[in-house]
Amino acid sequence: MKHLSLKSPSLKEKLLEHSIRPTAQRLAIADFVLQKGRHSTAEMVQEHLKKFFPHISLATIYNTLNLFSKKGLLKEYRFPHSGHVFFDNNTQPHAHFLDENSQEIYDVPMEKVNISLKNDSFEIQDVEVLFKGTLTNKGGQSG
Amino acid sequence: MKHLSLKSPSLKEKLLEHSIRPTAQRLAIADFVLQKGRHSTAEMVQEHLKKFFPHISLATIYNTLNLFSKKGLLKEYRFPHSGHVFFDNNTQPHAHFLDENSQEIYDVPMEKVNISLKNDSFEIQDVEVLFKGTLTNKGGQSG
DNA sequence: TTCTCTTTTTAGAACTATTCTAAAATTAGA
DNA sequence: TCTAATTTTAGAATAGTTCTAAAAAGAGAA
Ligand SMILES: [Mn+2]
Ligand SMILES: [Mn+2]
Ligand SMILES: [Zn+2]
Ligand SMILES: [Zn+2]
Repeated sequence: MKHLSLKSPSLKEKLLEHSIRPTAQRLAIADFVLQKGRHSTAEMVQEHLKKFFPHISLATIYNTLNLFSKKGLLKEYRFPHSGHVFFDNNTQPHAHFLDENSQEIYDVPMEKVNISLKNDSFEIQDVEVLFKGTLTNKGGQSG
Repeated sequence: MKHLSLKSPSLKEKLLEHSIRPTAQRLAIADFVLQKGRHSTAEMVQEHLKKFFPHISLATIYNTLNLFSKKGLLKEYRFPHSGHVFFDNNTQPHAHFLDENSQEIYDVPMEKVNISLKNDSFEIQDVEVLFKGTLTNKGGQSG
């Protein structure tokens, strides 16, 4: 059984693999957005980080989230219920479900979604699918 | 063959049917967003209206677009490529196609889209589908 | 018509989310 | 160490939208 402190080095290595200097701020943001959060906004990052970096600048948070997106560690989404940009650590193609009660976003793997388009005038490169509704009693998240 | 000036009365009647007082500003906005434009932003409305109402307030434009949405004449959308809210005069369920060259939004009727979800934990009330890509040479719009 | 009350419009302030700026701090590495 | 490049920061700036409160317009009663 491996020691838990291995987690931290591997995060640093992940940043280095993507040519991102692993500064203290970036590691703290990465720990949250890549490992804890799934669909994080800058505000959520700031809220979570305030116990570790009470003076971190919002500019740093945005710089870092945008850098991670450019490097392929995150993917940006805008959802219809909020003006915030969401940064998704799932960079694979997948759909989303928005629970209209909690406003929570859940991942829906593409294997569970069947979508096709009868079409002759568009060349499709990407599809974004958002299901909206409510969680049933089971209420599980998948992804 | 009916006289063309019938178009204007019918717009006024449409507003009245939805309990919206047909003021001059609202009629001008309605003429654009309900008849000319398909996916209009406040900015597009302002740009189009400036020859008729060079001093119309942005507050009036937003008030009116939001009122029309509340009354069911328009439906609000946010798309991933822009921070603007788009007001769609097609209030029926349908999908969208975003041309990544022109940033233009096209309607895709649901009859052309086949979508289903293998799922046991969500109760789906609505689905938003956005196809992204480029127009082929034919490049027709449908809706 | 005029009076009165309500609704609508307006200019500009305020607000929210994000980006920019330029100076200070940190870092890498010669 | 020294130096140059990178990163972080606070605060200003920007973009899109909503709010405020006063002026204008409209509807209906008298
Ligand atoms: Mn917020
Ligand atoms: Mn704009
Ligand atoms: Zn996701
Ligand atoms: Zn549409």
